[in-house]
Order: sequence, then C-alpha cells, then structure tokens
Amino acid sequence: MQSGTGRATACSIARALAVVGERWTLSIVREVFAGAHRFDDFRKRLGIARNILSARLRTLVEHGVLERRAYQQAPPRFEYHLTPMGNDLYPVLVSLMGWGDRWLAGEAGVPLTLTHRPCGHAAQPELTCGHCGDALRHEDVRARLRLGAGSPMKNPDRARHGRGLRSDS
Amino acid sequence: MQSGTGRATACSIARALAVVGERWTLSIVREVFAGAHRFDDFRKRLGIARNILSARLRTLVEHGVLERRAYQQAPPRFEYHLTPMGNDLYPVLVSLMGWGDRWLAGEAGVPLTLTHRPCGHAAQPELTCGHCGDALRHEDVRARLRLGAGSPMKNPDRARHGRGLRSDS
DNA sequence: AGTATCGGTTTCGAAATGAAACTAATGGAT
DNA sequence: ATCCATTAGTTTCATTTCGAAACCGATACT
Repeated sequence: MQSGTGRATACSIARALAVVGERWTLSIVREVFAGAHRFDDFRKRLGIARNILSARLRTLVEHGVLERRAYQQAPPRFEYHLTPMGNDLYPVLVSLMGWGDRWLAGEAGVPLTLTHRPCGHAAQPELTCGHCGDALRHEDVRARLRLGAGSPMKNPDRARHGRGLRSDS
Repeated sequence: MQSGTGRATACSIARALAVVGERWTLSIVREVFAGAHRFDDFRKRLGIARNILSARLRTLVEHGVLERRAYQQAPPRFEYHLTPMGNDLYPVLVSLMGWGDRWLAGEAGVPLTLTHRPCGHAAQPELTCGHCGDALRHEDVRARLRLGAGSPMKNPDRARHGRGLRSDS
C-alpha cells in the first residue's frame, strides 16, 4: 500500500501529507489524542467504514505514527496508541483546530476550549519563533533551500526568491 | 461538489479537514505561500492532473481560502491568491513542515530553512500558549466541550473526561 | 499557416471508498 | 448445549473519485 503519490519530494509538507494527508488519517489521530484507542471507538466516533479504518490504522502503524498493542490474549485484541512521532502531531492538530475555530465555527461557537494547566488560563495556541518568542507570521519569514538538500528538482522554477514558504536560492 | 463527509460535526478539526483535508488541497495552498499563483504554476510544481487541479481550485475559492483574480482580459486569465482565511493557514503548514522535518527528513536533511527576519535567527517554529508563552504540550492541556456548543452529538460517548484534545464534560 | 501559451473541460479506465455481509474467538445468559 | 453479544477485523461489490490524455478557445509569435 502506498501513500500519496509515491514520488520523492523535496518538500517536508508534501512528505508529511503523504503520511497523514489521506481522507481519514488526521481525524483518526485526533481521536487518539481525544482518548479513542480501539477499533470500535474509532468506528463509532468517526462513522468510518470498517475496511477503510482497518487500512488506515495499518498504514499509520507502518509509518510509525501509531503503535498496535495487545490488551488481551484470548481472543487477541489490540489497542492503538500514539508513538512519539504521533504525539508530535499535536501542534498540527491544534493549529488546524484553531483555524477551524476562527473560520468555520458554527453559530454555537467554538466547541472545544483548551486550558493550559501550568498557567491556568485558556490557551490561545500561537505559533512562535523559538528564538525570540514572537509570533511567527508569513510576512516575517524568509525561507531558503538548504544547499544540496533533498533530491534534484524536476522543476528548476522551484528555486526562486521570496519569503514565507517560498524558497530562496 | 461536497467536501468531506458532508456531515455536520462538532469538531473544528473535522470541519477544517472538510475544507483543506483533500488529497492535494494543502499542497496547493503551500505552493501559493511559496509564490505560485497560476494554473500552470501549480500543475508544473505539483504534477497534479488538470481536471483535479481545476476542481480543487474551485472548491478552495468557494470555501474562501483562495481568491480568483483576473490579471488580463484578452484572453481572460486568472491568478489565485490567499484570502485572509487562506493566509491564516500558515501555522498549519509550518507545523506540518516541522513535523515532516523532524520525522520524515531524508538523508539530505531538512530542505527548507526558515529565517525570522525581525530577530534575524533561524526560526524553530513552536506552538505556545498565548497567555504564558510557554510551549503548548498535549500533557499540559485540558480540553473541555463548551456548554451548549456545536450540534447535538450522535455519540454521547464523545463527552468524557481527560486531557489534551479529549473533551471533559 | 503553423505553432506555442494559458486555462481550462471532456472522456474514460484505474484506484479508492463505503455499505453490508461474513469470519473468528470468546463470554454470558437461558 | 444453544443462542446471543462483543470485538476486530476481512471479503465482496457497487459507487465515487482520481488521473492521463485528448480536446477547446482565445491570443501571440514567426
């Protein structure tokens, strides 16, 4: 079973999407964060078809995002848990949730509120620069290709000047 | 053309994925951030089929993520630009890129380096609590359903205790 | 007149998805 | 002992989506 296009890409976003970009994948991971661990948990919460769920769980395990763990022997039954790799998807999910909150919230408002326990306040999740701590905005960021990074590009157009996610030569 | 399952969901992540969760959608948005604006830009950079690209651009415009803007009259030609809603996807893309960098980088290493111009340093993008500024980690966050938020749930199982993305009652 | 560019649409075979039925191992109730 | 329920799938088959290639329409270039 292959994910995405199967092509090697120089872009980490494309590579990430090859692993978690399929129809149900991020929703499944979301449910694991939310406490779902068993086949039927996912099925009931998401309304996903059994065969598709089965396939997605398998690829998530293959890719190392989830771990399949037996919780009883007779009959053999399994739970799915986040690996460190899977746990590290938290910022992606939170960012996505924030975006959905800001732009797609229904009349009833934001369904989920996050409380940051160490400081005790409602967390407005924010993407910041790890160095100065300020918010990381597209306009303030210059992206450049690492020299000799990735596979040789098919489209030389790709290496151009700019900012944000655009790659400077 | 419908996106996702079409079901109303209480989860902002699911709603976000209904808009940007299809196979090519985030890759297209990524390319807009990277400086691609025209049909053939996307096609050449992504290697996506014309009909699919056409459909994705249409739904992105319909959902308000991209704006279709004529750049000449004869013959009529169009460019696609980020709306504020689209621009606000930046943290999602950066988070995804970070994850891809950390877990899927090839031998050649991380292809793209981000420089935060205000502080002049390489940005390690980080998700933080907007209140205290500390890193926002799953273990430190308690999620709770807003009272009366969202549509009535089909699965009462969904309202349970826990932390992270799990919804406390 | 012929070719190239740009932004698509149409057509059609291939692949992915989804609903439903079925399997397999076990426990509990009658 | 038989029947039903639970859990975690697999199999089958119809529907939907995707993708490659051909085509279209307006314009410019040679």
